[in-house]
Amino acid sequence: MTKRLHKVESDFTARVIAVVRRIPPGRVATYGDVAAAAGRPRAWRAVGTIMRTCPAGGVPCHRVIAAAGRLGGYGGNLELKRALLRAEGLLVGAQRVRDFPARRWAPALRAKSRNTG
DNA sequence: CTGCTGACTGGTA
DNA sequence: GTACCAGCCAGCA
Repeated sequence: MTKRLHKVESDFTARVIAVVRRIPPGRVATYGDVAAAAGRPRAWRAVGTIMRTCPAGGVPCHRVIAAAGRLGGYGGNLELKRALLRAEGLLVGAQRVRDFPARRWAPALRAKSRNTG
């Protein structure tokens, strides 16, 4: 357990991917939430970098959006991101997701909370 | 190893 | 709601 210090970066990346994979369809999470769930609430900046490279396949990186329900980016295929989110039942506006607070998936809140439904 | 960039966030004006 | 500044972390040249 002492060498963890050397694997944090690698672990963090894997952790982020694991969290993103846990995001259920029809739900979305912000970079901050994913980073916090990964163990680095201040690493949302890195989360974006990880999403961009997407080292692992089968990762719904399109479910990861910016704060305030903004889409953020999708490597130049932002249009695709909107389509994917809308395909999952999300209401995506011109600049941000509709009813974002309700669609927001909170991995850290799942301790004792209950979602809206 | 050093420096810049980026799929970002929060606070203040 | 919009605009500007400062902070944080990982990837690439």
